Amino acid sequence: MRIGTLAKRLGTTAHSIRFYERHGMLPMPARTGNGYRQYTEVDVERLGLLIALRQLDLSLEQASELSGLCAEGHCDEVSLELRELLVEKRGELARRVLELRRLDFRLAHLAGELTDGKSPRSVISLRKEERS
Amino acid sequence: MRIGTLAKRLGTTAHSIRFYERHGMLPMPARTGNGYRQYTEVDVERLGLLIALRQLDLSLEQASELSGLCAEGHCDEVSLELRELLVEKRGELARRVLELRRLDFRLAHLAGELTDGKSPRSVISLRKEERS
DNA sequence: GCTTGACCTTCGAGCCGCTCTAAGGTCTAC
DNA sequence: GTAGACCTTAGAGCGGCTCGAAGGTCAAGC
Repeated sequence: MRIGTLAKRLGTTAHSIRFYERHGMLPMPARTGNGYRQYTEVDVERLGLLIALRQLDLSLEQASELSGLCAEGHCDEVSLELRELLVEKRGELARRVLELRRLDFRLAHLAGELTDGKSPRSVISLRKEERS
Repeated sequence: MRIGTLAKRLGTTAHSIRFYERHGMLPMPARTGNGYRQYTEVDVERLGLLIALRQLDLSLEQASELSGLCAEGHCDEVSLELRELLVEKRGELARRVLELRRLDFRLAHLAGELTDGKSPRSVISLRKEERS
């Protein structure tokens, strides 16, 4: 199948697929006589896994590495590594949620203070960096 | 004062200040004879507000617009507009938290399924886009 | 045989908000 | 006269696409 079909089947775009290929995250596919990229079901599987992993919020690098490994028959290792990544990721998500909630708290407070025509600068203070 | 001092006072970097200037988000400051940028307390106020607004997760464009307005004496309008922006922003934060929680739920579920050596692709499904 | 329209190609810029490097100039203190 | 801290500009790089320009290829319909 050609790139547009592959894109449609996996809910992505031809642009993105070429982007992945250019950055070495997908193998270079065969070409037909006129230079069009030609894909097989194997490619569908590999790109499908890559996209699914991306949707889990893994980085493109992680996703492409794991999907590559799996395509080369090391799916078992991938499962193991993915389990670890998921644990890490959940920790990260928890931290992000906490941050967003703190910001929300601050915004709510601020909206109250702003009501009576004070200058913004007097109301909004600069945070000194609060690192993890 | 010079750019390094300004940066330190506001907890940012000279690089970032030049970046803001290049992109028209800060006025071009006076220069000393040797070409060094020269800043005043007015600049401290303006950049301080810009940074504070950024820390509220406003876009750089919004932050620079509001800090510019305020520096030109329209702080009252800024307060009004900011209040509206904060409401919007809180809605956005709520949506983001919800998304993160949904993802977390998915990861937790997935980690369970992955335990017994199944192929990742059989466990992880592709989400069809779930738009706002 | 000509046109239309859908597909494909490559190359390269643009998005956001910085962050950093390279390659140099300038100033102060010793 | 030199070390070290500061400053200057121009430009690349990050992640992860997204889009546009400018053109080639193909099948269907007239």
